[in-house]
Amino acid sequence: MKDIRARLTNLLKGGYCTPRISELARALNEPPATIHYNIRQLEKDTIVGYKAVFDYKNIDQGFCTYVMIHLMPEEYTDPAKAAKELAGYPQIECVDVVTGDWDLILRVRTKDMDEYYQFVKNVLGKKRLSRVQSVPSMRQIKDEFMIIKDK
Amino acid sequence: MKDIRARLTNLLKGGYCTPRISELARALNEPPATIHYNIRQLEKDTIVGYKAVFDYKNIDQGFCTYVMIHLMPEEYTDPAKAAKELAGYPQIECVDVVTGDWDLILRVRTKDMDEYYQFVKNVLGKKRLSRVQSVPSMRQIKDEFMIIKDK
DNA sequence: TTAAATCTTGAATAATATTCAAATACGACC
DNA sequence: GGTCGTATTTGAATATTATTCAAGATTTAA
Repeated sequence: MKDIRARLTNLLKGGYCTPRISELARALNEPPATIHYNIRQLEKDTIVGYKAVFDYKNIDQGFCTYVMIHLMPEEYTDPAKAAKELAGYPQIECVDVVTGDWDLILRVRTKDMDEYYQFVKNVLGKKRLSRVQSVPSMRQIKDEFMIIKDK
Repeated sequence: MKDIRARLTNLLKGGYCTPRISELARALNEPPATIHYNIRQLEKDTIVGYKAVFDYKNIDQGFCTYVMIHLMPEEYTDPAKAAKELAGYPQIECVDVVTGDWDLILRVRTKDMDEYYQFVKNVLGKKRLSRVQSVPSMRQIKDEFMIIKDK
């Protein structure tokens, strides 16, 4: 047993997938070469990538938290800079720059609250943030445009 | 010109993609047959599907808004019910039930602010919500675990 | 109207997924 | 530890699919 599954899910989270050209060709009733050409064009500016969508409870990322962030005044002139730093962390699903009550909104996925605590301590705690408010999701109803079936 | 691109993006939003087995095999240094077997196992309970991730600006969904919702007191006993109703709308990417300052958090995608206004008026305006606060994303840095390259 | 750029397509080729059967590893039970 | 049933790994054969390319069609810009 080499535990290939865990290594696979890691890669599939952010890539290592590809469109099914022949199936698209069948669905749209166009030749595969045409589909191929058009997908390559889309990939230049419209398609960011291809990925697997998971039942995140099964891959130790079932705990989802919205994080509202207030930057320090000196960071505030370039919120995208702080945002890009955060974007590198694998626990972080989304990073948006907003305005109003907060400067950034994150969506973070961890295994459970304990792991989220470690994330706050080790990642957010070391950034120059003036205030952080965590709003854990008690229940996910829809995610990535896909309705979560409850069990 | 058959406008194949628009039809392609529609299909790729929720499927018509597949893992790249040989590339996974190379990355993990395992035989393709092993990767194939393990992916089939994952698909039974862990992998929900495969999809393309877009630069949503290019497919008329570039305007992303976080929506914080306060339910009416009489709805509050079953927030998941209201959440499920909302989940049906195609503009809504995520629906989470939370607690604290708000009852629900949505993530909504429209073409622009005008279309978002229509959404607020026609969808949210017709639900029994005691308060709604919209927080538009000024800039998306990371989405669906994928870093958006800026231009 | 014309020329350049973009798009479509069939057919050949290259690459990849899939299947399958044998070998191995693992888990549960005594 | 020993045994049996189940799950996993794997190489090799086969089936399917992606990719390339060049020619023709269509669109665009002036």
